[in-house]
Amino acid sequence: MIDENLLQQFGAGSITIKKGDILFEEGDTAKYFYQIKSGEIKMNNFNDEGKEFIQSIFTKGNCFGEPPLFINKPYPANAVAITDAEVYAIAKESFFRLLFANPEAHLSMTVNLAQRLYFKSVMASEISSQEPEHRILKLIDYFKESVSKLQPADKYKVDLTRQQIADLTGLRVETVIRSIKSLEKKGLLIIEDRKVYR
Amino acid sequence: MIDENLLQQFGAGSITIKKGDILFEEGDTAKYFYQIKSGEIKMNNFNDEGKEFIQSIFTKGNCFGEPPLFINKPYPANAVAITDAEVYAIAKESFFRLLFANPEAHLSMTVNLAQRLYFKSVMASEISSQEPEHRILKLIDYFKESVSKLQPADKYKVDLTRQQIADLTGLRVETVIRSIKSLEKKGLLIIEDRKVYR
DNA sequence: CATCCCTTATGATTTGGGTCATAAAATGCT
DNA sequence: AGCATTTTATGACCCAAATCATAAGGGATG
Repeated sequence: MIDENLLQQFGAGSITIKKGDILFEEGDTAKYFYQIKSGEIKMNNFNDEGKEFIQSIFTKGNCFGEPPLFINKPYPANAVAITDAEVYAIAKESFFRLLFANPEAHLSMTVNLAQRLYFKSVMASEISSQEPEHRILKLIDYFKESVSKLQPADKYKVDLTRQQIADLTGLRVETVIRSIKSLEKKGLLIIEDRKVYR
Repeated sequence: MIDENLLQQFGAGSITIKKGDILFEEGDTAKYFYQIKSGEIKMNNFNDEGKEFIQSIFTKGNCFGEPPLFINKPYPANAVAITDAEVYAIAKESFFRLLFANPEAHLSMTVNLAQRLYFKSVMASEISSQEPEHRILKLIDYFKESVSKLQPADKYKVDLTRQQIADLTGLRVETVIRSIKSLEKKGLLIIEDRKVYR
């Protein structure tokens, strides 16, 4: 989201993490601004029974974990590498200096937060009050449109496992598998060689 | 969130709405920045079966409905007055001029978005994967801490109806009533004269 | 103050998604 | 190639929350 040169100019370092590594944990104090250079990071929580909930999945170019920087609260979730990844990290103070010196960068941060709040709003109403099939479709459509920047007419290959869809929607794997089957029967998506297309 | 004088200086008008009035609807194009002068506004959705989901409740001093201004998307929810209310409204363009001319105002907007994103994150994981009692307690604690700015030791009177709690957590009134009863038995909150305290 | 509607309340019944068990196919690792 | 792990898959059963019904208390309004 923020120009790489600008990040480096303000002293950003680069961190290399392996698949499965934890960048920060729920409850930690936020000290750095992070932006992905390569790879994928997810933010998640585990409830009392150990069930995972994925807040979001971030890919190349995305920044994540900023809200706590602005409001002085601990992280509400963990950040875990889904694949090997490289991440820019810049100290909180430098980050704020960067924002004040670059109004456009600040605006793009604001736009980014607005974007994510928008997504959370849409998913919140889905998760709370819709049937599984509806939730799953909405999630897939969000990924198709906002993550992959595709048009409704394009054919989109869902790059999420059934388990990940379950963890993103708060459902169980079995329910996701059955719902996806049912959605295929209704012609709302296609399963080819176990892969889901929409 | 934004100084009233500043808003007026950039040409903000004032809108008077009555309890139950709709300020904007899901799908509408965002043209104004809104901030509450007095009264309460809720943002909500209705699912296919007509069940309400309350995204948030906003009170004096809060602004709301900005994300769509930044990302050029239609409103993801409706804005409805819970009580009679007065609201500042400032045209999108004037609002952006205000932000660029006042970096501190821009920062406070960013902080506000961060705050709301934080809340949505916490509630998302709650709603998706916890039992009713847990969800309700988390919501009450959020209102106590973030809306009323009280300390854990203070006695907080929950100013939400059982129905509102249901619509904020995605549960049914009956379930909320029964859960609150059960929470009282466990000593986690107090019911006095039908009012809930925590 | 009579009426209406909202809120709180409680019991009975239903049901959809969770849970458990089991397994085959695919993928990753050494 | 061989083994472990993950992913997809399906059937049987269960249970908590939704649904349905019904009602009493409280607040607002003309």
